[in-house]
Amino acid sequence: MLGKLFDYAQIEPKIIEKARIIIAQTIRENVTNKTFTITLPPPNITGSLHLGHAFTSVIQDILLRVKRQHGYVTLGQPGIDHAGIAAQIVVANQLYEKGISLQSLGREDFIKKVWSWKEQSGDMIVHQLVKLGMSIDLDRLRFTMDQDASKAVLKAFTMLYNDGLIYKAKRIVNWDPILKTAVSDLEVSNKIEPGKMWYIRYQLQQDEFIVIATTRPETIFGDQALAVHPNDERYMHLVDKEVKIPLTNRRIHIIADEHADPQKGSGIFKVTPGHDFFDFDVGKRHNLPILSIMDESACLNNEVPEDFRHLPVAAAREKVLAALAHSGLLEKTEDIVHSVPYNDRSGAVIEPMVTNQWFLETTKLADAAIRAVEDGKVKFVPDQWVHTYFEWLRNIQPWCLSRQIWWGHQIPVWYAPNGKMFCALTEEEAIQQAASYFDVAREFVPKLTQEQDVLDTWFSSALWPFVTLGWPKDSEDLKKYYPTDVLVTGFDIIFFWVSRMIMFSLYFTGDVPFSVVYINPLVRDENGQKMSKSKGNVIDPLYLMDKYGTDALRFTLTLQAIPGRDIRIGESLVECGRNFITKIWNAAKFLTIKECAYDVTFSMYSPNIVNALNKWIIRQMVCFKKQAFAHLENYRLDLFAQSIQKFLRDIFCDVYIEAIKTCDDVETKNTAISVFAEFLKVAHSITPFITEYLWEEMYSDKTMLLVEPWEYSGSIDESPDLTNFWIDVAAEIRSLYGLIGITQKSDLLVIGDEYNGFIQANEHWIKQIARLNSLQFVNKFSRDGIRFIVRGKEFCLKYSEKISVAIFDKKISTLSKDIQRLTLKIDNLQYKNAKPDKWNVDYKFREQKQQDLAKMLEIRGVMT
RNA sequence: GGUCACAUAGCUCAGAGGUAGAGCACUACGUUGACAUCGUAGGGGCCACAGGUUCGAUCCCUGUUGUGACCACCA
Repeated sequence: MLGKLFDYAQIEPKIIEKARIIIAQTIRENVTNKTFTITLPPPNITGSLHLGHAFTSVIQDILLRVKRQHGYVTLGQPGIDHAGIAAQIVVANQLYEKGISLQSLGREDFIKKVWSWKEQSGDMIVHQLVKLGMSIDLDRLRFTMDQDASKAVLKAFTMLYNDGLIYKAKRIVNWDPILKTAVSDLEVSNKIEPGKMWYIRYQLQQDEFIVIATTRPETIFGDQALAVHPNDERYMHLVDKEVKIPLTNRRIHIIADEHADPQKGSGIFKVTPGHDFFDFDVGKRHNLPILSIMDESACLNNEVPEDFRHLPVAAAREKVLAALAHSGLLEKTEDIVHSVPYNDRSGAVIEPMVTNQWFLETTKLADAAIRAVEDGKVKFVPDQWVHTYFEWLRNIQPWCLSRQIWWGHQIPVWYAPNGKMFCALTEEEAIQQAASYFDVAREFVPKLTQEQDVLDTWFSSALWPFVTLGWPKDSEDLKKYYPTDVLVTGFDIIFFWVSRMIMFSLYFTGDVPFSVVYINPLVRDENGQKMSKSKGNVIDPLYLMDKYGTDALRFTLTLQAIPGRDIRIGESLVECGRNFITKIWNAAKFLTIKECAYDVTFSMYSPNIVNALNKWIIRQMVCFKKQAFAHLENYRLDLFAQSIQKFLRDIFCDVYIEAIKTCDDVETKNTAISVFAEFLKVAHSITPFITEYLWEEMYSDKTMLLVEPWEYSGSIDESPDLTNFWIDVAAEIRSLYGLIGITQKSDLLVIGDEYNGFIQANEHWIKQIARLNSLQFVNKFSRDGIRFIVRGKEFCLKYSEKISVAIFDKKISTLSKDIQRLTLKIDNLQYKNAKPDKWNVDYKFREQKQQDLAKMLEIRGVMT
């Protein structure tokens, strides 16, 4: 006997335990060669999972479960990410709160701290994944810095290096002065802020000045030229002349460069190659020296006049402006709105700085990645995202791989004292290389020092789909599961991750990493705000699971998996999901109360089913399964969930259960419980706990839904039948009850026809859903009662009181409108010629409506 | 500046070249052999605007307006 409500808190852990072994088995045992693989995006070890993670996870789990149910060897490859900078910040902040500085701790001890944090955060993440009902084998959990992954990363680096795609260069990069590391373009986000444009006078001759507009007056000390457009007639005479940099005695030349835009500012710009990306390029074109005027914390260095040394950018700016104003060199100040580059993770304002960094040459890799998608080897769902993907890859820049932090994969390059670099998998290998390079015995090789920089965390992520399967070894897993099938992720990491995985997979394995990229929508809060800790609108999935049950959360999320749009999730939505879980529970309770016992020998597809209602629900069920499967194939998980909800509520509960309350025959009981079994199989992938529990309670404690297939590939007879007709008649009767306000059961009068037999055989359930006392055959309706029409057939409800004509007026007016609309279509000759089939349907439809209308008018006439 | 979305019921959003849909909210009724975490019935829409294609457009195309996201630029 089932309790009042589904006790998820009690049952979920039991189901998890029961499923664990089977899940692992379906992966480990070679039952079939059909495989389905998803590499789960490894969450960062920066804390616990948020609702967005839960959302992605659930979508993946549904795809996995459905495939597993249908006999695939199903691998959801779990992992967690060391999250380079992000994790370093988290742990550094923890230490800072305890009053410990990184410097005092030292690199080695700091890394130990991060490892112990990794254990803590990793455990939390794993716990959450388990609680979410992820059908994955956690024994396969990988970490981007575990031994094998680390080896693979080094291998990948050396391969790219030996191929000449990785190089070290002094370039201008985005520098984070708080973390004191380079970051990639992608990690910089621009914020629109109010700011100022200052117009500064550069002295040309005694009384002649050139006015330059800038938002960065403190960088004038790094200026190496002023530039005008070569065709700008106003300034052609200035080219090659010299000006003096304000506040200094340094003189720079005026050059001509295409980059100058005569429309902008004064048409002349200052060239500061050390502190501006464009100026860096201009400087290169004109062989200008690069002058760095800042240190790694973005304080001015000894290259600037003494008064301004060691000041951070903001303070330096104030002081420079004051000095300029004082010497009359500040022409004017304008308020403007401009964008300022920030690093979201540290909150630092990014400084373009020239530093020594490792770069990956990406052009060729990108070309291959573009082609793979163009050729359809990788599909995006929804496919609009290919634009985003192409756009980025077609304008790709070299990837700055190096980070000046401690936590991460240390770059496998060793330096000899003379600066010669040896890229190798191990130090020993580097020494060997050095020995042969210097042509000395191993013991005479000068001391080598390893590169201190670590790799961008996305470097290891980009290798993830094949590293988790054993690469660089030619492993069995790689043969079996690679390329993987689907990647599920958010659009925000198409650049960071998706495109780089495709580039690296093509380079290292010669194949695409996956064939489908399912881009799931971004989860926002109820008001459409992005969830963030600072806004305080983050919903913890654990909280929701504890309060409403995991199935409720899973169902709610799936229902929202609408492609191509952000979704809003609030607690009230989860409440609705929970209500649906309760609905499943109550339907099951009804069947057990009715003592429907599962009979494995009963076949729903047997021609021996006699009861029309049973035939009807079986047909509905088959239809539902077909539809559900089609939605899955189109990656429309929202519609998949919707079809599950609709079938159970609108068809199984509202019609079938209501109708069979008066039927106690064996066939009906068998049908009811068998149809419900099919429902549970379909619903299982979204709501694994309640379905698995009900399966165990009502059907079998030996088998699990986890591996019960349900796809129906036979054909269905969709022709309308009398069951449907009578369900509609019942609905019409209920509607009349509602409109008139009848609360008692009444009697229905029917004029006998060739279908009397059907009515007699099905009277019990018709009476039930139409809330009738009796069904009586008559030859003619009397003047009393409520007469009504359903699809041409007239009925009469016994009713002695007078009813309002308004009820009929409304029906008459909608009928008339329908007829009008249909007539317009039918009279259209081109329509008749173009679509004769449809035209015929419309014609018959109108005929029906016209008959209904005529009868309705007649009834209305009788009534008044 | 470029790219991609989006504009449908009070709200959040589905939808298909030919009957406008759901959930929530709202109104009325209701403990009929599961279910008040419920049921039954009901009200509510020039499907942003303007053109075009079509026999027919809310749906396809173009433009306009508005909203959002991303990329780039920012002397």
